[in-house]
Amino acid sequence: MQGHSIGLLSKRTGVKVTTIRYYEGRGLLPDPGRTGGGQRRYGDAELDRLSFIAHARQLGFDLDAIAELIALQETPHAAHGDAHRIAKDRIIEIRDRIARLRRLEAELVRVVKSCDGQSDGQPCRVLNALADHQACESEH
Amino acid sequence: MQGHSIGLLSKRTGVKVTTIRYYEGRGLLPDPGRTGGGQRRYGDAELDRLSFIAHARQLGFDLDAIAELIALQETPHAAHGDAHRIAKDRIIEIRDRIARLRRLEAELVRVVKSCDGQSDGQPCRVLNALADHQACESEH
DNA sequence: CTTGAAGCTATAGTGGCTGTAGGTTGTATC
DNA sequence: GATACAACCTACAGCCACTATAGCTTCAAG
Repeated sequence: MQGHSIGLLSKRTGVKVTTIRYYEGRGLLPDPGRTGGGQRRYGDAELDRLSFIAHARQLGFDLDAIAELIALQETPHAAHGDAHRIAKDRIIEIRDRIARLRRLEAELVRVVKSCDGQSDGQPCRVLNALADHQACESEH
Repeated sequence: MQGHSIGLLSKRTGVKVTTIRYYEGRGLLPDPGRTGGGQRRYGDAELDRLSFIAHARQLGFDLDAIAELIALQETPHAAHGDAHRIAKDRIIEIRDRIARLRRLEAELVRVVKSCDGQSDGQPCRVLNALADHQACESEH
């Protein structure tokens, strides 16, 4: 039978076979056609959509956001504002995460330094520093 | 009966009651004493340990790493190297995450800009850009 | 002694998959 | 046409770190 098997889709997109079936269950991919024996066969449209999903996932969109983006693709009129909002929300989220991670990094570097050069007999200050939030210089 | 109730521990540490019980199930907290009626009663040692766990979680350590750090606290000899390794691993992980997030941010900013100022009649380039990984400037 | 907040256990759900078990189908080769 | 075997199928359990719910019991203050 013509059409791409699920394994071929997987190879083309880098998305695992089980994950493709999971996306179908989540409604991100339509029910594909089946062979007489019940195996899935896909066309190029499904391949494109799966590529879209895979790429959006790599950019960190969650499946709900991706579902929304797909819906926008289906109704191209006036999709600009919504698509931008979703993408901009994601940018804000990413910037937030970066800021928080930077604070954590600074704190941990400080913690590790606090103990460097200590002799083996004493209790480790890394452990003390972790026990004592008061000692932190920035909140996290 | 003397000792702190689970609710008091929760208030002191900011860790939810259900989460405290979950930590107990995971072996991060010992089985506490119980009242005649079966309610948990904690001493100061447990409060300290829970504070340690809470702080380490805020710093992004996973529960396995925390279990390891707790074990190091119990055997203070030669704990330096191990504690430092765990903390340094975490720093590396954080730096990695920051680097990846920065690439994502740059990519998304580019995607959003690619469509700014487009008229409403055309299909949105944000959606196109998401569909087409080839168009990306950095890998992610 | 009554009231009601706080405690208890057990179980299911979250997100985004991954892994397993146990069976069936498609295709290439003989 | 037979056979072998990779690839496919469904259904369900597990991952992490919790969170939520239901339905019950206990503690402590008034």
